[in-house]
Amino acid sequence: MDLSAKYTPQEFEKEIYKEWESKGYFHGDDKSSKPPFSIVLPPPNVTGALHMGHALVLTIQDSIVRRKRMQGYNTVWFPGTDHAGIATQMVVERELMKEGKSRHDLGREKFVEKIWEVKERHHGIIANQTKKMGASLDWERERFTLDEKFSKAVNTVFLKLHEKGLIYRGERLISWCSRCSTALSDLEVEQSPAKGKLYYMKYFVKGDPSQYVTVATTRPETLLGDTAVAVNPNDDRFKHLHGKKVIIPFVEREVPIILDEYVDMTFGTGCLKITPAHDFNDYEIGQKHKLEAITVIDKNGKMNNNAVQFKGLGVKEAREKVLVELENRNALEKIEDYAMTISKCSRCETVLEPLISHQWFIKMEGMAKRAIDAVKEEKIKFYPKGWWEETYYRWLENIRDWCISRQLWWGHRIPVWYCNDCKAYVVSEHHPVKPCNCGCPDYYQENDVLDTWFSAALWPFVAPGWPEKTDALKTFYPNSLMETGFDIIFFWVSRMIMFGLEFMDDVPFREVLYHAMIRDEKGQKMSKTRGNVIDPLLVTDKYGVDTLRFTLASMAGRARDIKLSENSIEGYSHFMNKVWQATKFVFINAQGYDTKCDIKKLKYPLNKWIISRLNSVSDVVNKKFDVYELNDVSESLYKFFWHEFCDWYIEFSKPMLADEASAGETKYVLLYVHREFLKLMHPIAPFITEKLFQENPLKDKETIMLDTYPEANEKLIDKEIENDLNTIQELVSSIRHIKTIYGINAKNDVIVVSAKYSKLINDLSGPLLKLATLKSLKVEKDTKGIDLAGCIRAVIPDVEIYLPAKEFIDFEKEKERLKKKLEPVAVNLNMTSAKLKNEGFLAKAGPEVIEKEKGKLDEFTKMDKELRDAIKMLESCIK
RNA sequence: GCGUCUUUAGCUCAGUUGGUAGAGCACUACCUUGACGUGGUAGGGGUCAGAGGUUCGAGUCCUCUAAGACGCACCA
Repeated sequence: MDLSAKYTPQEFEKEIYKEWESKGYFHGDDKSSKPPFSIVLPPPNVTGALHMGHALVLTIQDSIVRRKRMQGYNTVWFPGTDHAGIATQMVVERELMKEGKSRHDLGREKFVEKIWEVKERHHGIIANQTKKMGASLDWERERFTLDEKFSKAVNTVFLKLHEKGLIYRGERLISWCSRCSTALSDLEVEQSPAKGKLYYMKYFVKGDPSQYVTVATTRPETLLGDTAVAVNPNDDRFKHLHGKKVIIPFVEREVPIILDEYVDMTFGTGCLKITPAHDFNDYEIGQKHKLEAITVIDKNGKMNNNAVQFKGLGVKEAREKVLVELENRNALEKIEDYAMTISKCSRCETVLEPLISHQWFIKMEGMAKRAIDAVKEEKIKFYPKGWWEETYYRWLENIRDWCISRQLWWGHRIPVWYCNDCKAYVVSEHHPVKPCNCGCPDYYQENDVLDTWFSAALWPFVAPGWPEKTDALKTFYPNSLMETGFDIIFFWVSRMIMFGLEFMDDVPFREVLYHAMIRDEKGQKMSKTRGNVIDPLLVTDKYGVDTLRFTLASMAGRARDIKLSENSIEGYSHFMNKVWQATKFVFINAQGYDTKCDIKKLKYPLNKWIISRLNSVSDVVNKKFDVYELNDVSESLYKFFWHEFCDWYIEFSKPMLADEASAGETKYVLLYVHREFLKLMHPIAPFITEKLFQENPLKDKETIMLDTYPEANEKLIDKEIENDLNTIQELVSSIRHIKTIYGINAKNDVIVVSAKYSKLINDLSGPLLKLATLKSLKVEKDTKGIDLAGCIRAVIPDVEIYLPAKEFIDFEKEKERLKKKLEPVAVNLNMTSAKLKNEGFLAKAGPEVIEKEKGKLDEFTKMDKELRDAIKMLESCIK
């Protein structure tokens, strides 16, 4: 045995992981007959560094995976990284920008090459950080979304969806980020409140310059693209204008006044300018009324040819110029402040511009319906129970077609080829061999790449090998569990479900577990700009990986947020140290343990008690693990180890170790409980448990991670002895309490009166003397022969306690103390007896409840009487 | 605007099918106890956001109000 004085995790964590990995403990078997357990790691972005969110994911998933492995499942945890289209491209573009270059200076090929370099560089970092956290991932199966096989799968999916008619190319109004110069899906758009202005502009009626309509807009520059003015058909104010036309200034275009009930008569002026090319609602109205869509803003956010004299200006400058010109023409009525929301790119926060462009879409309705049914039919269960289902249904029920094309260079290039001549397209993985129908043999590939989430949605079946029919796929699909943040329920979870059902004809996973978001101690999102980031690597260097894991597990409750502070982490490091210190005690004292000891045939009640508690705790831990409530798992482990094993059992064991008769059995039990506890805690704190397990003479496997996870043995749970020991603990606490109040530090005498517990108390007199720091402990059947007036008293259920203390008893003080003790007892007594006299209660409460109340009544009555007697006696002494 | 959630000790949070409240941290007092001061022992601290209702009985179920968080939609 060679354990350092303190818990020093830095000394052994790295080595232990190396050992596990080199021995292949993380590897699952494709053809095992054991029940499978599989899960994919939500792939981190290749360029990302490990943050607390990752640490939480790794902790939760590794804990679940390790327990399953110990339970004998054929376990695989699939690792991988995601190419993360926009995010990664942005990182590299920023690097280039420092050199004053853009991606266009390099050209597509060179640029993509450069990203690969960056990817290789970062990949090692994130993989090492993941290993540092102890994650028992099956590294042999690691994948990257852009690797060859994955790309093959992506193309296959695209081809199949196209064959089924679910993929189409269309010219639509989409959200465009001019910074990233790409289209975005609805999900990548973030709304944020902004202060804007509402401009009231006059459009003059054609043929009658004395008449005009006033339209209100937040974006005057778009008037250049107006192709109608709409009013509500029921609006009397404008009835005289029905069928007339108005003239758009500058472009001098005549546009009709159209009627549409969409227009809110009560808002603004009741007149709505329609710009189909630059507003989603206007686009729809335009479609309905077959209006022309005139684009006036280009992909760089500049005014285009259709913007006459404003051509080439940025949107902002154009707006100012337009306003000046309007004023000159007396066409600007007024300007008001206005609170509005604007759409921003979720990646770079650039204000988005709705633009009409050619994009690729997937029809979602059919797939969404299947995805809804799968959850409704409980083919997938969501944890924790609650509001996730509703959110999921709502989104899928209102789903829109998914824009999957991105005008980026980093990603899966869409497997579509256009004829050089006639521009007809062919869907094909490689350059088509057959010439086009027009006779031209030459094609060029689509420039656009696919949305990152398109490939991400394939993880559950591509990770085990699809589209090949591998053994792994057979064994590990559907995955057992998907564990992820609720923020990507739409981006990822629902899409995996839709694609899984579409391509595997089965759900991708049986269960979904959502975890919370990590925030700082004030509840704010951690971000570099706020400077409130707690770096998991610094934390683990300082406190150890197990400490961080245990902290995160304790906080992984049902709440949506986890407020993390270094303070709380430090608290849990004390627990790890406690485990370390207690282990030292066990090992130092366990020399010469009884090697033939049988846990089922123990002699000593205290040993039976701790074994019973161990099994009770195993039961709770397993039940909580089954429903993924890791906070309860870690809380149970913490309480058991510290406040039962250390505070009571180890203290009890000291006199038992000193007694030759009980020493052998006690030493064995110490080692046994220690070993079983380590196994129970191993999934959450893998390193410290392995380190200490290796030193335990009772270790029965070469590694704790392949030992069996403890299950509760009902036969070893003894509720009676657990209750008895509760009383013993109360007895000790009561004596200590009195001694504290009276400042009695020395050993003293105590007499207890108890019919029920006299034998047990006699049996345990050794440990009791030690724990309560007593000189002697007498057990009597009644109070005859006790000088009651000279004693300080305490009462607990079924036990009366007397401390002879004639020389320093303070009757006044003692009376006050007992009165204070009496208060809650009397309140409880009144309440319970009132309850039991209440006819309504007797008639309607269940029989067990009534029995329980009767038991309480007895207990409170006795205690009440004892205390009142004692007080009376003190009063007589005072006189 | 629609929907979901939260509100319990100074702080962070538990509280199972309704039986008048728990933990950790923090706080106070005492303890150099041969595993551990990253410790031990004993304490103090809550009209469970507010109002009303159902019930014999409500932190727990229902309604409303207030504050906060999130999602969706609208935004001329």
